Amino acid sequence: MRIGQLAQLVGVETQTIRFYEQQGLLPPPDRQDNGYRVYTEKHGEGLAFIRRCRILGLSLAEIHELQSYQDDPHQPCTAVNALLDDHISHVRSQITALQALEKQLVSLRASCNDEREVEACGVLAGISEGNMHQQ
Amino acid sequence: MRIGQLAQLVGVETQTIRFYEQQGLLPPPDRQDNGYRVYTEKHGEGLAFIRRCRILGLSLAEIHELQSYQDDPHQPCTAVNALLDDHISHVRSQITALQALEKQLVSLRASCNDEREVEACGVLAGISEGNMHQQ
DNA sequence: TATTGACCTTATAGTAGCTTTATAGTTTAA
DNA sequence: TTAAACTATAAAGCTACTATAAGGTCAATA
Repeated sequence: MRIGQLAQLVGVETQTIRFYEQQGLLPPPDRQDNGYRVYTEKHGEGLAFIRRCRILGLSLAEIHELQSYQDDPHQPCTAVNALLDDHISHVRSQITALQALEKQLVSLRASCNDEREVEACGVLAGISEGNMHQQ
Repeated sequence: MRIGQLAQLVGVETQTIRFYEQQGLLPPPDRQDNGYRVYTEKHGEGLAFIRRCRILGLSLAEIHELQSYQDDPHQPCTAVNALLDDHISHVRSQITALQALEKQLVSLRASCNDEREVEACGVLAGISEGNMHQQ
């Protein structure tokens, strides 16, 4: 299987696959005589794992960490769970921050209708005067 | 006022001020004979505006756009409000996505306790098997 | 006077996670 | 045979800074 087929199979760009290889997330595959990369099913699974982690918002460093656990399957999985717990609390604090931000933006938006000149725009005035009740 | 004083006044790093100048967000200030930048109160206001926009999550490009409206104060402020509306809906969709993600992560986490080996870890198995009910 | 320290200058690189571009060699179908 | 589609590498671009390097300026101190 060549890189384009693998890319299509998993739904990523070929460059992304090379990028993961370069970052040490995918093992370097064998090469044909012409230098083309040849992938096995294992690579497909590895790549799919990476993509699912990315969809879950894990960083490449965190994925790397998970892979190192996979390479040593007889240790307790406490660390895996801890990584996920950390990530969950990270996501939660992002949500909280964004909700506070949304409130701020909505109240700023409420300070203007569309029927003014820029000079008198409530939104611009609000930002300029710093009427920004912090979180 | 020199760059260090301005930086302290507004609460940013000196490099950030030079960066904004380079990006065209702050007008280039006059220079002393020795080449040091000299800032006025106007610059302080401009920088504070930028920072407040950043705190609201606006991109430098969006800030640039707002500045162009400020430079032409007699047009209607519809575009300003539209920019903010776009930003609000962007923030909202981020929140929605993160909430869906949180759900997914929590259910994944629930599939394992800490008392297993990595080999049997429910979290890793969940990711590997792709039991990821998409949004 | 010499030097120390705090400040300023520019230019360059690093961060995350790719994407884009440039340049070039290879394979395959018409 | 020639063009399309694929592959390769290397390097730059994206965002919004932050950090580092190497050096010039200035005031106070020993």
